[in-house]
Amino acid sequence: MGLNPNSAGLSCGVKPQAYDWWPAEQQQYLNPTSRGQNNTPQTQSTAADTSVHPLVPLLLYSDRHFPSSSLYSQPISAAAAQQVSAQSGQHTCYHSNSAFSRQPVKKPLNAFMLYMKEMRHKVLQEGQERESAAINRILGRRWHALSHSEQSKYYDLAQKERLLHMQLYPGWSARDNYGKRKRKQSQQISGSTSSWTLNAG
DNA sequence: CAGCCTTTGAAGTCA
DNA sequence: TGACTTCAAAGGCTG
Repeated sequence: MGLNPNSAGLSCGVKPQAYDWWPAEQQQYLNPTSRGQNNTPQTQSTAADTSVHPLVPLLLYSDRHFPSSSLYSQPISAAAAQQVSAQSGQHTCYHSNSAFSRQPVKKPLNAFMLYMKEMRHKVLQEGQERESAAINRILGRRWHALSHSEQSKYYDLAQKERLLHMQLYPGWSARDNYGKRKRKQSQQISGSTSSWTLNAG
């Protein structure tokens, strides 16, 4: 499945024709098996086309694209993804989910965020740290220790994330959420001494 | 219970 | 255009 238009994840309200706008050079990102390192154009579908990139479930079942309470946000394994695929017809995607549509659209995750999301539980299992701040420090060091090829997996996935986000939320801009936190802060201290208040734009 | 901490990367803002 | 700022995730901790 992956980002194949016929896959379970994007078949949810997204027609295959919707990918026609995608630039030819970006089409590779629709195919989980042909990543950035491989510049060989795939003009014919192969058996490998149907394989699942191990990281794709992180993207497709992100709780930013589907409600946190939704089945779509739960599975992280390819096996679970297949289970969702089988049941996808019974679930409405975010387009028709009025409850979810009221939730603010968040920024797509960057490569490091995707890496953290995948590796956090491993650090937790190791029992070194429990606090997120400490775990993030560890993952930051591990991120730098990764090889370029390892990191490229996450950069590629992050690009898919951005492309999918663009299609799911056309016209959305990070500007929509920009400064919200600081504005909320400044609202709480409005009228009081705010010389330290950061300019939110 | 809202916000901080802590990381990297993407994207927004401003001079 | 470069420098700076904010937000994305996560969850224990703090005031």
